[in-house]
Amino acid sequence: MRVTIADVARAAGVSKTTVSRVLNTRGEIDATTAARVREVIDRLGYVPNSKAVGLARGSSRTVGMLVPSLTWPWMGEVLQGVVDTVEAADHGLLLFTCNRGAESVERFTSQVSARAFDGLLVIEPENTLDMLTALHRDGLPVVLIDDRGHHPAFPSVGAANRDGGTAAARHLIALGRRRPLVLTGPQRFGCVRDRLAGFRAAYARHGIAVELVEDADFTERGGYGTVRGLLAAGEEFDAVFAHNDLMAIGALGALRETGLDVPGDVAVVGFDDIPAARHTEPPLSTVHQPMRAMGETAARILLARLAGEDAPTAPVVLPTRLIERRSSVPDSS
Amino acid sequence: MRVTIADVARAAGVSKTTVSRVLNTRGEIDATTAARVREVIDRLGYVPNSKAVGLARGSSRTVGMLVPSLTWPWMGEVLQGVVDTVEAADHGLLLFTCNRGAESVERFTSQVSARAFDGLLVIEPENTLDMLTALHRDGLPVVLIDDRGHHPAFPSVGAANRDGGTAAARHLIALGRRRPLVLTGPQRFGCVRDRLAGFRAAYARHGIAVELVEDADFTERGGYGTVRGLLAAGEEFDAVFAHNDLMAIGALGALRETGLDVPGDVAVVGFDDIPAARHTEPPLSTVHQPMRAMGETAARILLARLAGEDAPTAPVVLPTRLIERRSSVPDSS
DNA sequence: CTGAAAGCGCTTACAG
DNA sequence: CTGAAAGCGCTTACAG
Repeated sequence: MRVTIADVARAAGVSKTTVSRVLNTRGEIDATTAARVREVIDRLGYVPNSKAVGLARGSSRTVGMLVPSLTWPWMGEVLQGVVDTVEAADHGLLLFTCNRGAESVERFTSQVSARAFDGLLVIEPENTLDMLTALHRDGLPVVLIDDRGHHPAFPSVGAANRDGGTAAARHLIALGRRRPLVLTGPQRFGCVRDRLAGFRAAYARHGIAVELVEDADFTERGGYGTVRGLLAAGEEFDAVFAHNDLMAIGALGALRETGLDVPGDVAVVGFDDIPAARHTEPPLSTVHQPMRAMGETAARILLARLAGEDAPTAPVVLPTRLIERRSSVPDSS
Repeated sequence: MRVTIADVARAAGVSKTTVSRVLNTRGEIDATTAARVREVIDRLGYVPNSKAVGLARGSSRTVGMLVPSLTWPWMGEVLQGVVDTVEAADHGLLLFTCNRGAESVERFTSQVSARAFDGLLVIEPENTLDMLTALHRDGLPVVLIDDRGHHPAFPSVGAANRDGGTAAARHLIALGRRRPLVLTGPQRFGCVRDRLAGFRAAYARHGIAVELVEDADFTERGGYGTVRGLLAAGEEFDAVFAHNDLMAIGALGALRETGLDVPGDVAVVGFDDIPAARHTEPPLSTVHQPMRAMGETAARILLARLAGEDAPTAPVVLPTRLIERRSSVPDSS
């Protein structure tokens, strides 16, 4: 049988109340009594039952995390940042995905009602913003990671998308590229609009209007197909700025097949800095998103909120930075 | 205020016992009573408090998952398989990593003592086998994923490593490669020994003794350095079989820098089939490990065990399969 | 400084 | 078929 607080109390010759007090360092306790109780706790290897504590206290020292998918290239980084932070604060992490329609959304919300966790970290699965807003309104602390531009009613942390677009543009301008192709993600995402705006503005400052902007879908196939199509149509450009690395990789493939040299004929810059970006040929220049730091920051905000502190009212924006590789700079690493 | 079972009982004009019975479809209940109670449950949006249920029942409908790292290339696949299966069975998943020394191991084991979850899925962090064995001995159901050859005292699911090695060898033999270099992982891993044994045996069947076997460390840098060193020393080989894709990618880099053609001069085959394998130049042939299926299978075994069924006594081994790409077959996809 | 008792929100013999 | 009561293992006023 598991050892309970009653066992400890009996063995130490005190009441459960007193054991609870030394456990939670609450109220004044005689130093010798406390020492004796602690000794018994160690000897018996007593650990309070988390469900009982949670039930009595009305909280669980557990945070939930909801993600659309676990197999996205940068998801592991975010998760690692979250788990490290949450574990360091001695909380548990309950992981949810709801990528199988209404049924799984329902399952998730019922976990919320079941009070399985005290707060939620979320990378927004599509079409769940209303649900999340409702949960937040009903009192669940929520922090959004990687806001894709919906400006929710709750705290969020994101990356400097506009700056990233600007950095990519400046880099290409410095390389003398005056006719860039932009491969965007879905325009309904705020991050996409921001990346494009930053890129455009930087070029505009040099008197260049960015004309070649193609909507794509964040997939490798999409990037490949779009670039293939443009080349076949005789379109000319000396650079590609893709709104994520997957599309950039697709572009790389299309350019290679067409016999164009990268970066000689066309320089390519992606966005994200996923692991595969280092392994393409040539390795891909890209705008690095600090995914792990975003996970850590979001977790810290949520934990602070659970501890009673105020959450930031404005979105927290973490800096992006350009990583130069051979797809734009021939003699880089 | 949250709605509790008492609220439902009151509104339905029955006892909490009866509400509990319809909730758990336990015992005989009058059909009209049951219908009335259900109607009230829906109307009030009642969901049982998971901590209270867990405390009363002594179980939590939650499984734990312990991993060494969340950023390994194939970790997302395993996790996705696990989460899908666990969620479908209406259980929660509590995620732990213990990659920060003794302190984090301790934190983890205390979660076990706190009865935070009913069973554990684990990809073994180094030097935790003793701890895991102890937990299992003390009654915690444990299923190991990707056993690296320790043959633990508890159920495990792995991949057909020996077959994978054999498949790689047969492929290279069919391509006429008679002097392969094997880049192994750490020999203390059973999977490494199995992959090597399968590879050797297949070559032996063709009268060829595999002589060039280099111990490496599963890192890209390790693969790169080893191949560089061998080439500089004038070593000759017409194929590389790397025990993971990261080392294969390193080998690809070393071969390219030396001016050797892949696969013309040297064919390269990796192991794992990580996402980046499709994006190297040339794309990497590799032995695919069914990571998602391994996660699903392990989760299914654990859930069955929690439901009272027997767990398999022998390790469950899932098939691997060779994926041919251009690093070994010039005109493949 | 310490303890008896009530309460957190459920489930489960036990009795009818 | 149904309910009163005890129990799961804690915490927390309240009283001393």
